[in-house]
This record gives sequence, C-alpha cells and structure tokens, in this order.
Amino acid sequence: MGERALPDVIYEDVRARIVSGAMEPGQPVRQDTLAAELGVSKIPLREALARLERDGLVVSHRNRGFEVRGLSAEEAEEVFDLRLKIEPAAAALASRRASPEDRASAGRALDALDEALQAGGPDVSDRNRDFHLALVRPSGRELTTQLVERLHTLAERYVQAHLEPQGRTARARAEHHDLFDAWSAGRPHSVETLVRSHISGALEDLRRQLR
Amino acid sequence: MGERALPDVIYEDVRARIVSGAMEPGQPVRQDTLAAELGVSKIPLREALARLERDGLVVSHRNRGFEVRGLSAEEAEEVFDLRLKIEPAAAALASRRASPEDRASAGRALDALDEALQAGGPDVSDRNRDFHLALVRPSGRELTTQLVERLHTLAERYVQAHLEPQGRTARARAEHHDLFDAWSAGRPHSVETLVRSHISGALEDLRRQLR
DNA sequence: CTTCGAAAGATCGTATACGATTTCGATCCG
DNA sequence: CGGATCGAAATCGTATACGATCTTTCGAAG
Repeated sequence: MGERALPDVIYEDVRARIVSGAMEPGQPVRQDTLAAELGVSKIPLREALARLERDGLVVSHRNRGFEVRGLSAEEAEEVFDLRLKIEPAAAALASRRASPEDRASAGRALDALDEALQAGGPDVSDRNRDFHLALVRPSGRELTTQLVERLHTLAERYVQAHLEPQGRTARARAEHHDLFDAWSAGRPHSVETLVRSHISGALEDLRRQLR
Repeated sequence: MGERALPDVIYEDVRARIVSGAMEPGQPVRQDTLAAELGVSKIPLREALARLERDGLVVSHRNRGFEVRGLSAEEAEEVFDLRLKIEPAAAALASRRASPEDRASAGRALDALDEALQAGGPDVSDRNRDFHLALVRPSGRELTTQLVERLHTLAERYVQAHLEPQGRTARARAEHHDLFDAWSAGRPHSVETLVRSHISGALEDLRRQLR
C-alpha cells in the first residue's frame, strides 16, 4: 500500500517533532502512547527510535526506554565544529562533480526553500535540509552526505530552540543565493568559503543567544 | 539476567561478523536464520540491523530485508578522508583534557592491544578500537567519539579485507606507542600529527593493495 | 513525621503468530 | 528454445500478547 516503509515514515515524523521542539529535551518517549497516536505498533516505532538514537536525537536507558536527548552549549559547539570540518569540502567537491541535472535539482530545492521561507510554514526546516543536501549529494559520497544530513538535523534543533526567524531569513536568502551561484558555476573555492561562513554565521548567532 | 541489552549484544555480534568478513559484502541477511542462530527473535535483531544500517554496514531494501553493504575503493577513500578530518583534532583535544584516570585507562587499552597483537587472535579488532577510542573519549565530545567509532569500524572492514597483519603489526605497535606517549604527555600538536600519519599510513597501504 | 517495604500499576522488551510481499520453479505458449 | 504465467515456498514486516522490570502508592513500623 504505502510507498515508503513504515519505520521510515515514523522516523521522519518523530524526528520532525524533536527538531521542532514539539517533543522536548529530556521528555520520555512513551512507546504505547506514541505508537497508538501514529496508528502503529511498538515494533516499527522502536526501529525508528533505534535510528534516532544513532542520530543523537534520543537516548535509551536499559529497561526504561527512550527519552529526547538534551541540549547543551557544549554540544552545539561540537555539532557546528563537525559541520565546519566536513560540509565546506563536501559541497566544494560536489560543485566540481555536479551534472546539469544536479544543478537544476539544486536550483529547484533553492526555489522551494525560498517559497517556504516566504510562507514561513513549518516545513522551512525540511526545505532547508533539502537544499543543503542537494549541494552535497552530487559529490557521490554517500557516507558524507548521510553525515551532513545528521549534523544538519542536530544543528537545526539549536536553531529552532534558540534563534528567531526574524531578520535571519533575509540574510539566509542572500547567502543561499550567493552560495548556489558559486556552486552552480563550479567555483569550488568560493563554495568552500561561503559554506564555511554560512555555518559560522549561524554559530555566531547561536553563541549570542547562549551568552 | 544479562547485564547488557539484547539489541546491543546482537549489534556487536553482527558487526563483528561483517567487519571480519564472516558475513560477506552483498550477502543477504536472513532474519529468521540469523535470529535462530543467535537464539533470539527477529524483533531485537531488526533493531540491531537498523543501527547497522545507520552505521553504513548493511543496506535495506523495502520488503526484501537487509544485505551486507558492499566495499569499494571510492568508499575507502571517503572513509579515510573523513577520519583524517576528524580524528587528529579530536585526539589532540582529548590529550589536552585527559585526566590521570583517562591516561591510565588509555595505557591499559594500549597494553591490551599489544597483547592481542602478540596473540594474533580475533579480538585485535576490538582492542584496536578500544585503544583509539580511549584517545578520543576524554575530549568529552560524545558525538565526535561516536563518529570516530563508526568511521573506525568502516575502515576496519577494508583493513581486514585487503591488508595482511604481516609486517604491519610491528610498525603499528611503534606508532601506537609514539602516539600514546605524546598523548599522555599532553602534546596535542604531536598527537595531531601522529594520528594523521597513522591514518594516512593505513590508507597508503590500502591504496597499494587496491592498485 | 519520616522511612522502609511490599503490592499494584505502568511501562518496557521480545517471542509468537500471521498477513503481505517477494522469490522460485514448473508449466504453458509463442 | 525463450519468455510469460501461475502456484508454492520462502522471506519479510508488524500487530498482538505476555513476562520482566521499573515506578508509584500506600500502609506499617520506628
């Protein structure tokens, strides 16, 4: 029936709840309750939770189930530090290898992100992830792409929790377009610099909020 | 009864089979068979497999289950590239922050690794992982430590598949001791350099084997 | 009033069972 | 002989059920 596997759907649903803050840090995950709410049994839910634990979004305690992972300034630094080590080079490599379809696809992802930013809906997060991944995936490096996705998700928790969209969207849009232009034109060095400053900028904003 | 959670035990068991090559690249994972062999049901096995998929050790196909992930020269380059971006700095940071107990613990891990290398048993892999993680964990960076562990495991597959222990163990032991000395003395710059060259050396060996 | 302990309730973790899907093999048709 | 078709067997994925563990409650003892 459904095109996508059940644990995939559940995984994305719960992940979105955690990133948005609908499920709060430290909050225990009641498996029967959540499974009932999603209309499934605990089996596929637990598989999704096992993945989320791997992603660093939940933690499990023996015989006490899962809870939403906490946030800390230290971890924020860690996540952005890892992103800075990986994403700039990955995006630069991808810009070298991207095919015309890849560029068109990234362009569409940028458009979708712009629309979402203008609409201000709840799927800005997803469109943002899609765009950033579209800049990395053409590298052909699967593991790196998966890693970038996870780090982006971890970072997004801090952005959602501590940063207001106000004012940031305008700068973000400009940065996205500059970045896309350089990426699409195959200027890897510019891409590397722009990705780095894009990530650093978000980290600076966060540091201000976290004192 | 058992101290460790069932999915954990299964996860480590299956991971060891994949890393050692006992379960070969491309080989489908028969859940009923494997679960019976382990004396458990499919439920905890599938949770373990969900984790292994996240680690990049198996892949799943909708309604067709899991299979052991393939190996490729490209992925080997990718894995070692990621390790080079992350491990040297992580170990250097850890060497700055390590407590006396951390240093003692790392020393014990090194001793255990030496013993395993001398004995030549099948748990060289585990002791090797333990030692390298003992050099990173004191950084206090959980996500980075987890990442290093996964990358080390991915890399180990290539080492097991393509490199002979012969000759390498002597050099490895020397490198481990130099590295531990620098790390234990809190010389982060040396640590960074030594970790980098340790990883690069393994990559060079691999490249020779992979043509 | 506090502390301890036991019983009840809540929650977890997994074995079992079964429907759904895929794979395999034999037969039929072109 | 090659390819399609259909039924049987194998395999997957998950809902249900239940034992195990943890948490809470409540009463008794100090």
